[in-house]
Amino acid sequence: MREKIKSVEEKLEQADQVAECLKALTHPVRIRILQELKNGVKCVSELSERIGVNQTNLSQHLGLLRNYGWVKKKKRALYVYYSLSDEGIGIVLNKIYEVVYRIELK
Amino acid sequence: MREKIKSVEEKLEQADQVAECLKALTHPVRIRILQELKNGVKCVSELSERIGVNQTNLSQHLGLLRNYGWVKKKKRALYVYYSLSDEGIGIVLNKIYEVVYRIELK
DNA sequence: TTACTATATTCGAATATAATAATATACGAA
DNA sequence: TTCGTATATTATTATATTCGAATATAGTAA
Repeated sequence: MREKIKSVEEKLEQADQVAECLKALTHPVRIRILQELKNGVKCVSELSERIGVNQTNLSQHLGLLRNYGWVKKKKRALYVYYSLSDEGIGIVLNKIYEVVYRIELK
Repeated sequence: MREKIKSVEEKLEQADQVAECLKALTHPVRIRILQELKNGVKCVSELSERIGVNQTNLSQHLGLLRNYGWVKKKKRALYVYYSLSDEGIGIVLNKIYEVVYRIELK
């Protein structure tokens, strides 16, 4: 099957979607959230303690990650449990660290 | 060899470095630049035409990518040629697209 | 030297993002 | 019902990012 040939504008538009989605990653707290969730489901208060940020701020970051599709939540009684929305996310994160550390050393 | 156990603060700090570095990716023009460079070295005017942004703006984005270590440049006569600074960048980008498209569909 | 071309830098206005405080909601227990 | 706890939302203010216009620099050619 042949790939559709994209115009300059279409390519930029598509890049915009990717860039938007990546914005979710560019904050230390959100990186930490994903790292923690890589190791399994966690509720908000658990994350708050492990990451060291207050609940209000954490909730905002969680909301953003959810809007962009990186995490999903499940409410059970008083607690809200968050987890990665896709298996592949952990793998991408690892790849990203690998490259980022390498280019930071250069 | 045992990994050093990091404190909450140290983890956040390290996450901050990653987040900073990833900021370079969160702009459609910069995504496009990296896509183009994945296919080989290009000079500024070539990139400008392919991506569809003016020279001033492109130069700014290239400078940012270079500061963060994603690309390197080599001047030859009037032209400045840019290329990816690390082999792994193309691979990470592909992985990122894979996941981003999948989570956008959810 | 002057003229021309390719690229980079600087500055300001517009816009986006972040942190905190205050408030709201949702649920369980009593 | 009321109280207490977990989480979310909103408003405000501070800070960062973006773009384009103007200007600067660096190289080539005449």
